[in-house]
Amino acid sequence: MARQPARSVGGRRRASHSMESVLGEAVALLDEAGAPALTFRALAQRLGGGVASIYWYVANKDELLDLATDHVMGGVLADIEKLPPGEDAIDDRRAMALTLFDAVVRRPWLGAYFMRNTDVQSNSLRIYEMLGRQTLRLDLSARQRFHAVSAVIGVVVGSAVDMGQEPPQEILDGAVGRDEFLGRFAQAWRELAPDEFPFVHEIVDEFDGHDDVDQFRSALDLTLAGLRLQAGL
Amino acid sequence: MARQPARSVGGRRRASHSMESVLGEAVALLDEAGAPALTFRALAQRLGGGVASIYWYVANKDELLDLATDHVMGGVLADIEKLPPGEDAIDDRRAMALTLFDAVVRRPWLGAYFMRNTDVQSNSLRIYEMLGRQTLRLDLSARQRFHAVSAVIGVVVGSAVDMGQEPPQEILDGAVGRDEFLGRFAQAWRELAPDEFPFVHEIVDEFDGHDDVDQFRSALDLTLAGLRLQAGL
DNA sequence: CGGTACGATAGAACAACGTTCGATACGATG
DNA sequence: CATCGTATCGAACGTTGTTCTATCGTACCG
Repeated sequence: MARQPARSVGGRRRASHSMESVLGEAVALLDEAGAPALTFRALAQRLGGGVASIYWYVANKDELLDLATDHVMGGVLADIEKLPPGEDAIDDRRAMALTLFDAVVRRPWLGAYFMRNTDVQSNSLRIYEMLGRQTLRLDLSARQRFHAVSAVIGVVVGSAVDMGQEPPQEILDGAVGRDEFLGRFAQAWRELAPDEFPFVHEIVDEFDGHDDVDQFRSALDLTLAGLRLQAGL
Repeated sequence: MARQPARSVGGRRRASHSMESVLGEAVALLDEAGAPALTFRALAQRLGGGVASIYWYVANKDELLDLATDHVMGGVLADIEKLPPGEDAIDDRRAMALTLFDAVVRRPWLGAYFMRNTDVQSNSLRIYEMLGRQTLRLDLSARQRFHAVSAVIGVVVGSAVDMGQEPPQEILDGAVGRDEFLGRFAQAWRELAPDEFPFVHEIVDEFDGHDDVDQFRSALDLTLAGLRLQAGL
């Protein structure tokens, strides 16, 4: 696997890829300009080859996305495994979830594809296992354990999807910063009728300029507090 | 608005639409065959008109999705407003979230578009307001209130996305039931090495044939239990 | 050494999609 | 009756995922 034949010297070069390079360039494209930037033609150009060649490595675009996702999840899994085990199972889960979320925040496109197909995404399944293994240290039923992990994944994915939606593109160009983008929304909210939207007015200042990681950590801690209660700790 | 001009009798009929009918047929298309089934051409055919006519009502496909989402969210909002107010603010939030989730489970495509653009999705904003208003009855800081609502929305969206991913299509055709689909995954999990995946083996029986709503309710209750703790109840 | 099988690459074509353009019909207004 | 804004539509454009078919290069085998 991953054999690298010598390129022919004369005439038109024939590109020679490898699973590693295909996935690597795919991830690079996704990182640089988001999901819509990953097209077979753009990817082929980066690889210096033809469009159809990519189909030798992946069956279709869905599989490409799944494999690219799993590719970066390999790194995340390594980070999670590096985490020092502590005394408290729930604190360990918290650290894992934060590591996972950190990766998703850095790569907003991950949110949509993560955990979609554990058949192909074997690293995602391993992360699922790592998250769940901590619950074995708690006094819970199997069903409660199952739900506990689903809940944490739900919080990660939910927050990620909420935050990962592309600002119409202007923020990616750098033409307008994230703060300004948030401020615009906040301003629109401030102009709503106060008697019709008392809650929106209550929290608009918190929304304006808020930190995504703070928001996620709060949601996660609520879930973990509930779990701690359930485990009788 | 929504004027209905008479159709010409002779020659080729000219279709006459309305915002209501466009959104209605769009939702019907989404319900029947999922997000990929909603194309401008399919929609035009259902409306008995031309493709370009739709662009008189919506600027582009994103706006069509947003408006279609908000269209059904109108119904959800009505359901939520019909909910009888109880004594406990958190119980009321729970009922609202369940109503919301119920709608998303019935329409899996909702998960991906819900709450994407509160500019266009005014009903979604109103649901956000309704969910948040309950927190005003609790002893919390503005930031805590903000995070409390984000957390609940995160749980809803996270669970919805997790459950909303299309089974390769065979389940939509009805060729293979949901139980069998789950069972296939469960079987693959059972064949994993038990020492490498102890947690997966622990919960595979729970996963097999599990109920989505149960799973969501558990996640929601964990979050709400945490919130109750935070509010000092 | 020549032939053959197979791993790997690639150009061209296809169907489907979102979107735009220009023309055209229709009712109301003057 | 002319005019204007509303509403409609067929045809075309560019881009996308995907398939077809032909080819190259290397390893193997008689």
